Amino acid sequence: MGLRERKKHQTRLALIDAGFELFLAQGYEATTVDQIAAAVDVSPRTFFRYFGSKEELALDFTVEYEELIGCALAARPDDEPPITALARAFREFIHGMETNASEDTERFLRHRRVIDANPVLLCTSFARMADVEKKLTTEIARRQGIDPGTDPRPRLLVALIAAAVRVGFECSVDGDHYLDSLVANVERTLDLVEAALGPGWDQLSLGSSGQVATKASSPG
Amino acid sequence: MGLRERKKHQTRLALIDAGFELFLAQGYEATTVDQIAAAVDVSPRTFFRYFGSKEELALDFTVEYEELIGCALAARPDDEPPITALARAFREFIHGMETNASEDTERFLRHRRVIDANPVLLCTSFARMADVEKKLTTEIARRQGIDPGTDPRPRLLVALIAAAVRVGFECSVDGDHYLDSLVANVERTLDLVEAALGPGWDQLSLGSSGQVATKASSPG
DNA sequence: TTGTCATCTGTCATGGACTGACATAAATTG
DNA sequence: CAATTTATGTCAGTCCATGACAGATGACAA
Repeated sequence: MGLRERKKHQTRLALIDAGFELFLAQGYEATTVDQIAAAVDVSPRTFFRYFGSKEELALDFTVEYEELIGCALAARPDDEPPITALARAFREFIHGMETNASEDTERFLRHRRVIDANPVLLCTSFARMADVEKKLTTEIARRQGIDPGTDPRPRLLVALIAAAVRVGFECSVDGDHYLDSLVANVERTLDLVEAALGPGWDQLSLGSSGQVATKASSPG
Repeated sequence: MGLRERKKHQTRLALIDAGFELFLAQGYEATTVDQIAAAVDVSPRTFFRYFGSKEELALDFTVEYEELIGCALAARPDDEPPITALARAFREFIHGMETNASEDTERFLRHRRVIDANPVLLCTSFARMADVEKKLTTEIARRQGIDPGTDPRPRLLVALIAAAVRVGFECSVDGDHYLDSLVANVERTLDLVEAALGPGWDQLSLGSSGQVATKASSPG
């Protein structure tokens, strides 16, 4: 790796560090791109050559996390039931946060703190989750030999498990033991959804892809 | 209602109509606030006196919809099981779109088309859904006599049903029979989640709010 | 009708996010 | 070292959004 590339990488990290430091100190909105650029001693224009927007910097690490989840699912054995595979993939992802190098954990926590403090960032990270769900859906559908274009079941299953994880995140409040509480809460919501979904869903999955038996579907 | 108030209401609607017309014609991003203001013959500054942002105009109607869902749930009888109450509330909301005056339906469809075409708007409307979920959670928790602060089950249930509805929306593609396909798809995903969740969840709901029996929770 | 008051509106100035164009400085390569 | 590639800085400009102020307009009472 040449000097040029090293410098670029270095500048990129410096921008991220300066950005998060400022975000945590004075808030995301209150921090201007000019401030971040000044802290790293580059021109504001250069900032936008590294990150398409201020938001992109704030959400930079989510890209890694998104990939991790996909990999975690891909690593599950092919013959594992979809619910189990998904739930365990998410569990492993969450536990990965714990067992990582403490530097990564620090980064993760800073990241969460900044995002949680800002509705716009939070909303965008949700939107990204929708993309992740699409990828997971593809994988689940592949395992089941189902066409996700016509049969909504893989998509629905992924959405349900992801919703449980999200609730687990939401239940965790910032504090000294944030990571512990996060892990515990996600475990809990995943337990709940697995226990609740398990029997009924497995039954649905056995049927063909056609119309499902509607029960009590007439409202009012 | 005085002349002043009528004029205001009129200007507001004119801005909305002009805005959506331009959004549909040339896209949301490509449409500037100045253009919308010019189309209604008001100053750009005045635009921001009616809407806090361009986005607020684009998402204006969602406020109504959000309220409708809350009302639909509140209207369900108190002794109805939570899953049923939630599912039927959403069903009624969706069917309300069908039975509404055709003008409202037109507006709804335009609205959907603009939002679906823009990732940022789509993401923000999701984020708003999170707020709706909070309100629904409060209502469900009240019905069950549960404290939503310590017990994640009401929150989880709402998140699961809402996820099903969202998948129903996602499965529906724009076209001549968008509304029909939307209704059918949401019905379908709600059927699925009700059928899958029904037995298992009811069992969970019978237990006390304490730790749920974990099954197969050791990953790997 | 008239005069007062509240409110809506336009104009102006400003700041922050972001982009295109161009020139300069630096690294890479031969 | 020279030539090429690439990163960076500077500059100008657009768009979104907001505060301040003044003028226009509807509301209302005398």
